Amino acid sequence: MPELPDVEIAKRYLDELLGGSTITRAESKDQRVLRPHPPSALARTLAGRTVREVSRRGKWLRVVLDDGSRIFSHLGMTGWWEEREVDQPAERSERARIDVVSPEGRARSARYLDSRRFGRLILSQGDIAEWTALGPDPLADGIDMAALAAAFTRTRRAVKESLMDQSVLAGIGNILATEALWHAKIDPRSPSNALSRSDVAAIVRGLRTAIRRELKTREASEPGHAHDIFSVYGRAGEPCPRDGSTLVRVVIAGRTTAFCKHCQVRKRRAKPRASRSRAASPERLASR
DNA sequence: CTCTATGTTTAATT
DNA sequence: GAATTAAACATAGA
Repeated sequence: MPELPDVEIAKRYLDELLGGSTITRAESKDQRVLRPHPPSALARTLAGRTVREVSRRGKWLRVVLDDGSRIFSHLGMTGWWEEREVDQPAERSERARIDVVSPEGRARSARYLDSRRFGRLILSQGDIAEWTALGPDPLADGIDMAALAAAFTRTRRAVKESLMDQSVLAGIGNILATEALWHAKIDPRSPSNALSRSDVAAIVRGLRTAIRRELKTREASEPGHAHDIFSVYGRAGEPCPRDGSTLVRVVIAGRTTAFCKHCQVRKRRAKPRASRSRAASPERLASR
């Protein structure tokens, strides 16, 4: 269930569950989720440590321990953390568990569930490259319009692809990018470097709207069990909620995208020069 | 059986 | 080299 709002909910949930407590037991039998570490590394490094802080950047979760070491958790496509009774046996999708005891003596058990195992857990003494390379987080850092516009200027790839680039903005996935561009009334295939300042402003507003909306639906339900109502994501073939014309489906950067050809305008680069023709031509790469 | 899926990385192709 | 595409990963559900 992973995109920024989901991971934010997971962060709050994990913080409430683990924050300030001491790890009494940790284990995993899964070779894949803990790569590159052997499953035994979990128990070896975590037992006895106290959880100092749980934080999030983009789609990554970070649990900082009292000795400064960290557990990084990426939920992949189907990952989730959920509390279980300490004595409850592992279910089919459980890939790891971390048991703790609070300062008041309350014992609890956090289970990492992930049927597809695209998610991963990484143990490290310090921050890892996957974390430090992330761009600004829309919730924690806000969205810097000038910086976003500058990032768009540097590439002609589709604007939707730029939005999903975790080094441009951390936490935007296929759902948020699709929804935000619909709010902004911009065709997701538009070249990034064709967008004007006001287009970027519209996208920033669209992102805020989409993030806020998804966060709200999640806050109103049990962690990990929200029922989303999207405007256009997954709705190709259905009518556009804004103008009723049929939403179409295209693939951008390998990801399914739904949008309205009628109200989402395709931006184009300004025409190089007037007609003329023949010779000329090899450039238009003026932008470097 | 077929197709699709909220993510990321890596190989292949243009 | 840069940019674009496809495949791979593993599993569940329609």
